Amino acid sequence: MGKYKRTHMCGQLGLANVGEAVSVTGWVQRTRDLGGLIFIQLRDRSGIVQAVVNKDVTEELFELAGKVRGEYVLAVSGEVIKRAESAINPKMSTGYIELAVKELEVISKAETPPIYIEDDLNASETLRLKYRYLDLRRPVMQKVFITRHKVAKVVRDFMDENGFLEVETPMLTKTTPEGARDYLVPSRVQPGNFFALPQSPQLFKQILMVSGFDKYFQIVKCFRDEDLRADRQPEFTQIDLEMSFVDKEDVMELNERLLQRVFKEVLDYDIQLPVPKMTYKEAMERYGSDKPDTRFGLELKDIGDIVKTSEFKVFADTIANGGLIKAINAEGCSDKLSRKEIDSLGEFVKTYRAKGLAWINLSAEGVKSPIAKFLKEEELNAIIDRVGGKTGDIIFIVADSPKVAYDSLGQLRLELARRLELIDKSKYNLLWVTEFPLLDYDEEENRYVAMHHPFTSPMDEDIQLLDTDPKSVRAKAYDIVLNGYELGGGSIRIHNSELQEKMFGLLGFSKEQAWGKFGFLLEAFKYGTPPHGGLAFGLDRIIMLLTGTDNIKDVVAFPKTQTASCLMTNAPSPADEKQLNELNIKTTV
RNA sequence: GGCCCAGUAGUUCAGUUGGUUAGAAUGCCAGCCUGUCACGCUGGAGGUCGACGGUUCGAGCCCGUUCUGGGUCGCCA
Repeated sequence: MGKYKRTHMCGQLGLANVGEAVSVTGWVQRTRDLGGLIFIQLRDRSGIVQAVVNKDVTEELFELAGKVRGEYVLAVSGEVIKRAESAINPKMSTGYIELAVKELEVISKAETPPIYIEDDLNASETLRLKYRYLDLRRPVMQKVFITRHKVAKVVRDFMDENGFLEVETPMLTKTTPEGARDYLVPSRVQPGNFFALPQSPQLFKQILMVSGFDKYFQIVKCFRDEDLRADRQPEFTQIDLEMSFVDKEDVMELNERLLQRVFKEVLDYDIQLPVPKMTYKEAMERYGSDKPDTRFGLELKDIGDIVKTSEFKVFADTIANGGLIKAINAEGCSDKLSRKEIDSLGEFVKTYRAKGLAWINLSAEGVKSPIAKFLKEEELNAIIDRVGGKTGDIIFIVADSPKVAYDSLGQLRLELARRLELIDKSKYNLLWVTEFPLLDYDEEENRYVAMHHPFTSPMDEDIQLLDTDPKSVRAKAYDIVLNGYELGGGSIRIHNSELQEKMFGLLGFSKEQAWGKFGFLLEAFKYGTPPHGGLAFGLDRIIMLLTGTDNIKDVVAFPKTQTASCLMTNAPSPADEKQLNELNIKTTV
């Protein structure tokens, strides 16, 4: 740095400093040259302060100040002076004072930046990502990463106070079957062999329980080579934890206290404990989602029993084929949604594979519905009665396979809430979703797959059903949901080898296959395994919720685009011939 | 892999039915200006209309392909 040692941060200066000689450093936000008087707004992480250069000080200083441009890095020394009454700017936190410059050093010049360093910029995301270092200078972005730092600190403090140890697990690990695609890393010293970057530290943390660490946590990067979304990055951060000698209530109790602490210290928001619990079954039936947003109503109602013998074939056939008929009553929407908008909602549910969206408009002029003519009057009345319909409401109905009916109406529920602005944005509704199914049937592979992962324990009262009715077995698994976002999930794991083998059997693995895939874990389990369970939070999603963005790129310092590339570094890029030869790799593109 | 949207000065955008020299705002450069804080005034520079191909007397505009970015479904145990 230059000859002037910094004494204060820009944003800290105020009336208390009036009369002091200070030195500040930072980037030039803006200059205003009035001819005989030059104002320079200087910005650092703490805020912006106005420096003023008067022609009367020295000619050299004034000439130098006139050459200063935006984003130059300066060191400025002078006296803090109180602004005249008429010159006060109440919009700036430092607007009651200014710095009368005595000395000025241009530490570094800057080219004209391609994006403005301002909070309300509307530059394209492409440019922001290419010039991420400039984008990150914006105060809103700096605030996000201050929040992110705070959350990580609160988590570490809390975990430490509760007896947890942070242990690092490897980034170069073994590729795991089932689950997402792995990012692979070639081994040079073992030609033809590959490491995988971890999708999660799952198996290592379970082994740490075998090792007697008792309570483990880690704030850790995880990698999944799947297609991106607005809320999904190929590398992301988990708050990962595991505990020994606990049942699911212990894990849930600890984690809701953790979240309570984070919300208190970061947002000064009070979360009431205990967090409400809802079974998976109830969540699906009432909200069509395993991560329901409970800040508003619009709940789903089942009308299958009313229309299962209906002459309307669409409904009767759906029930006969094991499907569901679900309805939402959009209260008071009759005069809020035009016919065109209703049709667009029909297109909307098709995104989720629904074949169609039936509706009954209970308008003031009478019942309008394309399906009314197929229904008997008592069927129509029973439907209206079931959903509590009254004049002015519109009832939306989907008849489809259970998955499609839940999915499409669950999403329609969210879409209606957005369009009708039913969501109270000041609320943070936490919810535990529990009793997830242990298994999910994969139609393509014609076998059961683990809904959570193969080491998730079934509920004690359902173990007997493993032989007779695997599909209805519930797991000791739990997700924590906030405003419709899955913040984290976990489970109690299997620590009994007979049960574990039965589980592998259900998943269609032979003993040999299971040992081939997970041998190191099964081997470890032979040497004394405590009952254990844990949970992992998506840190990025927590930060999104805390900072009020729905774009994960806003909470990651150097994020990837939809094609998983970094616009700043241009990664990924081709490797040169020498590197590939050393790794014994040939590419075919 | 499917569907949808966008790409024009440094930046954000406009650009009519396909028609002469592609505009605005802002930023940038220069000059003037001692209380600005979105400073003001005057002047100036700044364009491979994402790329390639086609239709046409003529394409920013129409057609095809492709690239890049965004959203989403599948996918993400």
